[in-house]
Formats: sequence, C-alpha cells, structure tokens
Amino acid sequence: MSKMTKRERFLETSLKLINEKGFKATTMRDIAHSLNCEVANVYNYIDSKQSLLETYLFGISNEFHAAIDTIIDSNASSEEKIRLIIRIHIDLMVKKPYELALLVNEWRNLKEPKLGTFLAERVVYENKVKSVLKEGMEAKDFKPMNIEIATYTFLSTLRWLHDKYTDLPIKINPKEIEEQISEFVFSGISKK
Amino acid sequence: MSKMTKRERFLETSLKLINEKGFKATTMRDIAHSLNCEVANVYNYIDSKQSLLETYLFGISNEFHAAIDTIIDSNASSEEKIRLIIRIHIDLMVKKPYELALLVNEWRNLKEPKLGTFLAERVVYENKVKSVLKEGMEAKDFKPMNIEIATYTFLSTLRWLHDKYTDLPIKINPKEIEEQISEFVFSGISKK
DNA sequence: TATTTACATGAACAATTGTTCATGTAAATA
DNA sequence: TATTTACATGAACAATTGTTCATGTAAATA
Repeated sequence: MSKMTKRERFLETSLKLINEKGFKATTMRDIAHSLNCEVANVYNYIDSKQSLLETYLFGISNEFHAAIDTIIDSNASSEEKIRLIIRIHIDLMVKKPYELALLVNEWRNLKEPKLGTFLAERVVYENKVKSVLKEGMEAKDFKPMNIEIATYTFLSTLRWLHDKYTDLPIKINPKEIEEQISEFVFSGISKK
Repeated sequence: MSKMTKRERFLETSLKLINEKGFKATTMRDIAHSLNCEVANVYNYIDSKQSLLETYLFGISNEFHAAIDTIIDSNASSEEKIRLIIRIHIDLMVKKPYELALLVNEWRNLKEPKLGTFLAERVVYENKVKSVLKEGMEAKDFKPMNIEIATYTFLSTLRWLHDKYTDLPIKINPKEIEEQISEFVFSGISKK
C-alpha cells in the first residue's frame, strides 16, 4: 500500500530527527522541514506529537517482551537463557538502533497515563530477567548474589550498545560484542 | 555568607525539579513556583536557564575527573584501581545522586560549544578507564578482551545506580552494592 | 547615618510552540 | 465517468516560553 510506505518513510525520518535533537527539542516544524513539506501536512500521518512518541516506545517495548517471553517459555538452562537474552538485545540493537536509543533516552517524555503503563511494562520486563537469574541461582548455575543488584547490573551491561550504533559510522561486529559481553557477564574481567 | 546559603538552597531545589520533570520540561516559572517567588527573582541567582544546566554538569564532571586522576596517579595495581573506580562512582552516587542523574540524562540539552567541551571531557574520562583496563590486560591481571567493549560494558555496570537512589525511599546499602558490583565485574555471575 | 548588597516584585516583550481549519489536487477506485 | 483516498498548502490560533526592565525594600556594611 502506498500509504504504508509513505507513512513508514515519515516515521523513519522523524525517528532519526528525534534521536538527534531529543523529543522535546524536536518541533513539528523541524519534522516537516526534514520531510520537505508544511507543518500541517504532518498531521495527515499522526494524531499528535505525543502519539508519535508513544508509537515508537510501545512498539519497541512490545518487541522486547515478545522476545523474552519466547526465551522464558523455552526449556533452556538458566545460563542458556541469559545467553539468549544478551543475543536479543544485540539483535534488536542492530535492527532498530534508533528505537532502542529512544527507549533509553526519551521515555521520560511520555505523559500519564501512558507513562505509568510504560513503567509498569518495564518493571515486568525486569522481573522476567530477575526470575531467570533467581532460577539459575537456585539451580547453583550462578553464584549467590543480591538478586536486585545482579539484575540491574546485568541489564546495564546491555544498555550502552545503541549509543555506539547510532552515532558511529563504523559498526562493531555484533557477533564479537555478543561474545565479549557474554564472557564479561558470566566470568568477569579477572584472569582467574 | 548568607548569599551562598540562599543560592545553594535555590540550586538544590531546581536540581531536584529538573530531575523530576527533565530540563526542557522544567520552566523558569516551575522553578520560581517551587521556590515560592516570582520568575524574575530567579535571575538574581543565575544568568540563564542554560547556565544553570552547565553549572551542574561541569561541576559533577570535574568531580569525577579529580577522583579518577588521584586513582590513576597512585601506584595501586590495576585490579585495585578498578576497585577504586567502582568505589568513587558509588560514593558520588550516595553524595550527589541528583547531579549524577543529570549527568546521565540531561547532557544532551547542552548547547555548542559547551556540548562539545562536555563530550570531549567524557571521552577523556573513558580513556582514563580504558588505560587502566589495558594496563591490567598487559600485566595479565585481566583476561584478553576487546578493550573498547570492555570499557563501555564496565562503565555501564555503574550507570544504573543513580536511578534507584533518586527515586526510591529505601536506599540499598552502598557497601553491599560495592561488593556485589566488584564481584560481578571481576568474576561474573557463573558459579565457577 | 549613608550606602551598598541581596533579594524581591509585576508587567511586558518577542519568539516559539502544537494544533486546527478551509481548501486544493493528483491518483486510485467504484 | 464520478467519487473516494492520500497527500498537500498557507494562514491563523491560543498558550507557553525565557528573559528584561524599572522599581522596591530590609538588612548588612561603611
């Protein structure tokens, strides 16, 4: 459909613009300008500036949830599950670096009640990760840890990726990132 | 001095407000309101909204640099240096959680040429960390790693702290965070 | 006592913002 | 051919924004 194509091209353009300048700093006129059209025309594609942000954020959030649910429902070992979680984060970063950057940087600009929904979804996601770590601890695959700290620290190791992938022209090889981060997470930096 | 006290109280109030709503979303009128005064009065304390942000960001950035320089110039082992870097991050988070949150979340709102200066300073900081990791790798304290990935992954493990410390009423014990994160960084989550 | 200092006000400003409206048009569809 | 659809325009709006100005005042300082 011609509509889809045009709309998608519009979404892509404004996504990059928002990433460059930030959501608040990007005006409807900025978006129009980068599309070579008038401001009013932008409203043929979206309802409001807010809804634009919501579309992006809930879209990528859903993708993360769909991916982790498949992993959790599998009968892989805890270690294998963590390995797969690392992989989906890197996969999504390669496929949708700008959406990922938005997810990290711009969710604050959501308004209630969407903001509450978003944060609730994020807690659910964190809890899914937490459950895998807990499972692994109980199975003695993982060492005894403060589960909260371990969850946040682990998730943090995956949260810088988008930054390098959106800004730099030279992309680091995703396979290498996956190996290096997995090694870091499972056995740290010390030469044992 | 009475001036210092009042100005500092003002800085503290607006710092929290900016953290709550975001820099762009916080208006001068918001700040005035939370101080129970008129907008114009705010300009007795600062030159502009931008300079307010700059004060915070370069202040905390300098603290990080001062702290890491002391560590780098010491003759501690690489492992000990990494341990100390973890410690200063946690110390600063406990002492100045709001400044830290700003450093992570709001630097994008700086304008050139301050933005360039800030980013350059950040690269310098990352390079200092990188040099410690490299040194440790060469001394065979640390395993062979892609040094870029290791640096960003390591720094990330410290970048979620402020979030929990500003939002939650219940503070996690800093000593425990330090131990847990050090263990994570040096030997990972696997039960060896 | 005279003067400086730090803090305070209210009104006004020019610019920017998201959004709406009436209207138009080329291409696809019925 | 008639009509719907998707995309497009320019003007206008009400609200919000950071900042300035002239002016005031209580307390500290000279």
